[in-house]
Amino acid sequence: MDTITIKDIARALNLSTSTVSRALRDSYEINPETKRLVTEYAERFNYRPNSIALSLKENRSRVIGVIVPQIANNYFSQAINGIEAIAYSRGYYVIIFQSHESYEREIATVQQAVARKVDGLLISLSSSTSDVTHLRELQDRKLPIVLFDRVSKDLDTTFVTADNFGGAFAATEHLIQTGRRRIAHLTIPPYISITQERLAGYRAALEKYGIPYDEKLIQYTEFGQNDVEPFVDALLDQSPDAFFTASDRLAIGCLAALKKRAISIPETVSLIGFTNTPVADLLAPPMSTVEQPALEIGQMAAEQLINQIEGKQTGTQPGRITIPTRMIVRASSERTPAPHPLREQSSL
Amino acid sequence: MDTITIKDIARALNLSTSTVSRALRDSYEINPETKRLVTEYAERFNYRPNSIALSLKENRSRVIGVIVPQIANNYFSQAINGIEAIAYSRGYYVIIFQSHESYEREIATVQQAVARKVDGLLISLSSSTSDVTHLRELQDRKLPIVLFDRVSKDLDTTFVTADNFGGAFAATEHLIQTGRRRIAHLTIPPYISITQERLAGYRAALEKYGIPYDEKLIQYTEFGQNDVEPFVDALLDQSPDAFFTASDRLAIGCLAALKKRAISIPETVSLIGFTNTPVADLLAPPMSTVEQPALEIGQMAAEQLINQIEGKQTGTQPGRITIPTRMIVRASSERTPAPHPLREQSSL
DNA sequence: TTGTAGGCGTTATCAT
DNA sequence: ATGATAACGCCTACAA
Repeated sequence: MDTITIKDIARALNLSTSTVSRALRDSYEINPETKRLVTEYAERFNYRPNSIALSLKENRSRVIGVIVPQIANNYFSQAINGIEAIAYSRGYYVIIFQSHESYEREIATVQQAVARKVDGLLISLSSSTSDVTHLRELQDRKLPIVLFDRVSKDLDTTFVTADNFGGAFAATEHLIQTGRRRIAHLTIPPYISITQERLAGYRAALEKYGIPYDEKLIQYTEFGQNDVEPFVDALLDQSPDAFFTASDRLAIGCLAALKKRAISIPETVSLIGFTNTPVADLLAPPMSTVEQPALEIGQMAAEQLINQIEGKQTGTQPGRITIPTRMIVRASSERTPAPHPLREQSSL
Repeated sequence: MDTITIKDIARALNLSTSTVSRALRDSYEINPETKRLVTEYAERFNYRPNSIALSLKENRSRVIGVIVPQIANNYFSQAINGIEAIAYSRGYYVIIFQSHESYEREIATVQQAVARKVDGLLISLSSSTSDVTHLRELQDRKLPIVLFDRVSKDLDTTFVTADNFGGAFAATEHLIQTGRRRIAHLTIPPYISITQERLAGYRAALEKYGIPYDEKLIQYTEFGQNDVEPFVDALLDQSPDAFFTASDRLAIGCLAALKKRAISIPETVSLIGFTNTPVADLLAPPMSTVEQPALEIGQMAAEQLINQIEGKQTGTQPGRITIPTRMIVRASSERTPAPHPLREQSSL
């Protein structure tokens, strides 16, 4: 692509490159007339500083790398949206990488990001990542890293996550309060952080109401695999009276499976998912949801990372930042009044 | 971030930088022993060439810029997915920019992309862009540009779009063949290319079956504005017997509005949208859809752009590439047999 | 087989 | 007030 450089301007105006540079950078002591000449010429020929040369000189790229399991996903695309908003407002660009839920690809991708000279890394771990030494090494080499959503406690950085525990607790409690007691939980792979947090929230709610935890009511599915029917079948064998699913995809898959089996959803099942889709209103019955604050998570993560890059210590880091979730109740078929929670009972 | 350079290796091994460079690049005539030494050292200290320095030298960044109206959008995130797949496989990275449906931001964003030294640009125009001189200028300066989805005939490049005409035609024809005659069309802003193509497909189908075109059955909505209810109301005044909507968002909004008004959708309205969501099965009644080949459009666009960047003339360019759409019929309530198409009648 | 020098675009430092 | 020079990391003629 045809571009004009400082050199071109210098040649055209019979000046040295340093003078031109000074004129453009609005530096001290420069002849106003010279400056006018230079800026006018630059304007006219649409001069733009070569950011690559600048990066080389300043040893930084003003680019932050974002690594997500996949882009074409409601949650992550919203998070990226939040990341971009903050990044752009602070003068950074965003390069996006996908790990495709693969540990190997995550490693390769992180390498590429580093080779690309990103100033920092924003990562949501792939579902098959348990070992994070590839990230710890980079940290040791002083690369700023912030994790979001799918985090690992083995890494000593800032984490930004949704309040998965609280969200799952609220969802489960809502189901209990509308009279369900055998709440099936259809969830994602057990070895990622959010799964465990959500399970803990689910169990805590059961415990609060004195409902025994039955692990046969839990089914773990893989990502990428769209066929949730067998898992739903396995859960149906346990005669549940509600479903609590851990994602949009699972919620939709679950509803589809129930519909296919002509199980009268409105009467027997309340379904709550972590979701962002506005279609929840249109399903029959409407699906209550726990909304993931994807945008805010992205914004917060970006802000933390850029602070770290620019050496602004926020005081409390490295630490964990939790963004609240919001529950939207859409199910209308209440059954019995809520049983009195056992724990509160005994503490009163 | 701590990094090792060729210089460091040269110093450590008492060699010149050029020798090290040659050794690493597997260049001709080099002492095998020296080479071994260098590669081993590089391996051990995890040497990675500085891509910024390379970009400066080679005067190209191996980055392609993608400008979309918004990322957090099913369609565009899938398209980006396709773009990335191709780009990465051919050694390019992707920087994503959002125009937020604003002409001004699109211009600013294009400038940033250029300043960032992208090797080429992949653009889906903002809905408020009618003038494309900002792009034509760049083209004149030899920047490879490929448009996808939202294109403009005022620009002399490769376009990649879905078969909007064909998709709209198929949708409308399907509605006609299931007995509808007053088909409302709820669509997006009139001044973007895809709107016109879809409208043309709609009209062509009406014409084929001798149904008069009634412009009161057409309503244009803005992007970003989630409230489609007034538009649905305006259409309902025309007592339509079907809806053909131009996007997911409109389809969902339309269904929601109908539901709110307790209009018995299953009996009176078939709704067909351009969509990608798998929830269509779960709506009542299930919504037939014309699927947008977002992934393929992204892939094709990226391929075209990279060919252009690398100077591989594909022979036929600049031209228009159309990716077929696929219709999925989910509506089950057939009414009357299809009326015999007038045009075919007269031509037989 | 290896080293030297120059250049990609920019800016900071040190002359003049 | 302006110019010359060096440096960021890498590669490649050209020289040795």
